[in-house]
Amino acid sequence: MLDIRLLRDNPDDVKTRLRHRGGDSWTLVDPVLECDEQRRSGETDRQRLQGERNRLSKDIGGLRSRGEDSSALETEVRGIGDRIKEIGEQADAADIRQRDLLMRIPNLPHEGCPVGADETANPVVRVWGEKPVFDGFAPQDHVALGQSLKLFDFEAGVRISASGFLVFTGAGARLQRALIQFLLDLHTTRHGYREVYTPFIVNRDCMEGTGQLPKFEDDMYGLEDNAFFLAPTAEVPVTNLYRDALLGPGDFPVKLTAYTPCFRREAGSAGRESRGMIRMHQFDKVELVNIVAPEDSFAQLEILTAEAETVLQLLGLHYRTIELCTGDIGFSSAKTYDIEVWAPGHGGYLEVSSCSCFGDYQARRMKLRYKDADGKNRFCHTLNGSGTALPRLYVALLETCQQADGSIRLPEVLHDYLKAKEILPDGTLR
RNA sequence: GGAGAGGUGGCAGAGUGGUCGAUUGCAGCGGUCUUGAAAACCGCCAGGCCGAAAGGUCUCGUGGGUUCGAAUCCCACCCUCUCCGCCA
Repeated sequence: MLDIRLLRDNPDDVKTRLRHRGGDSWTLVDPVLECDEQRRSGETDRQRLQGERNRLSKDIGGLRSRGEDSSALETEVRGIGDRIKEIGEQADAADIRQRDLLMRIPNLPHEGCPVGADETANPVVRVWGEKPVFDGFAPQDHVALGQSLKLFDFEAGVRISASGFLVFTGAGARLQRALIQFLLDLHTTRHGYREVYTPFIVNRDCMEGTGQLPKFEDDMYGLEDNAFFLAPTAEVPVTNLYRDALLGPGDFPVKLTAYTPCFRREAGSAGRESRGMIRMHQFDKVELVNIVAPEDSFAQLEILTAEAETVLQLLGLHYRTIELCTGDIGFSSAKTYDIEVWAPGHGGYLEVSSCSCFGDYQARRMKLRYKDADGKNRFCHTLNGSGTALPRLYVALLETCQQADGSIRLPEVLHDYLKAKEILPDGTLR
């Protein structure tokens, strides 16, 4: 949520920056300011009347204690009470409408964010490694590899659930588990994260706090008449651990990591890059969440991104890091880097991590504050990044590590986790 | 699911219709003392909104209600704890 004072003081600047995102969110600025105007004038009137009522009520108390008649005053105060109610209802209605509109306005892109209309304008900021060369054979894609090695089963996923769900089997399931373990170990032991394990079902307050609601309700799996939702990302439960919190300056940086499944309807994604496990309704992810002081947040984004990149480096997977332009950045984000891993069989880069700094946008929505050195309460800044998403990491790993005979030579960092160095052509581990 | 108890400031914990936005303790901040620290003592210390400020106003789990006036009384809901039931 944006600071209403920002809109009051620089409405044109806010509109310009919202326009850079594309869409029509900038058209909400004027209606918000209208509500703000109504709210404040109603509030002023209400407060004046409340003051009057408070004074007269005290007088009544005085009269009564002296045994004098107070009925005339009581009638007057009753009338004031009625007007307070009437004016108050109008002010409250404006307040609710203002908040509702404000919750639908996305964050302002950071000043340094490249201006552009869509993903074609995203600059590449880093490239690590090179596309692997396959000697004497054409690399298979993960669907073919998974089938021949019996690592996962899409039809079983459909039978149990529906399209968009899959079952990992045998060595495939063990590889999945090994990757999760590897990722959590990396972030906890090497990057200083505290691991948390959260519920996968979250309430509306959480979804509003991190910015999935009210705008993206159709993309979420709702339960109990949409009072609860399956978490679309660990960002929601993990960041909301600190909803309504008041931190001290010594609490920073808060660094949390969590493994969770993620549930997304992917409404409107039909036909988009979705072969195999590239876009699922349920997928696993290890998430990184940071809570920091405002002055540190954008520097922290660089660190967070580097931590996510470490995953791919240790696995020996070629990737590139891009910065999202204003037209491609997420709703709550001020600045985002995407990490895209190379998938040789697929023949393209796949987004495995999105690392974002939200400024105080989420903190304001969820009342996440800290007491600064002067004892003043200020909103924290929040960040998160995938560290990383599992399915596409899995795809890139299989496709990069495949051998001419159809086996998979596992990266060294996984050997201990799997008690094996390769997946043989028959799907067994050795 | 049933019965009971309870939800008050960063934390703990008073307060049952009228200077209570709230006693007190701890933590925190400032100061005295000290070479320094500790201890002791003194002072400050909830948040939101309106306002240039002075100040005003709202908030005691949430939402309604009663009343001239509600942290305090009534109703509903949410949550926590204890006991019972059920259960991985």
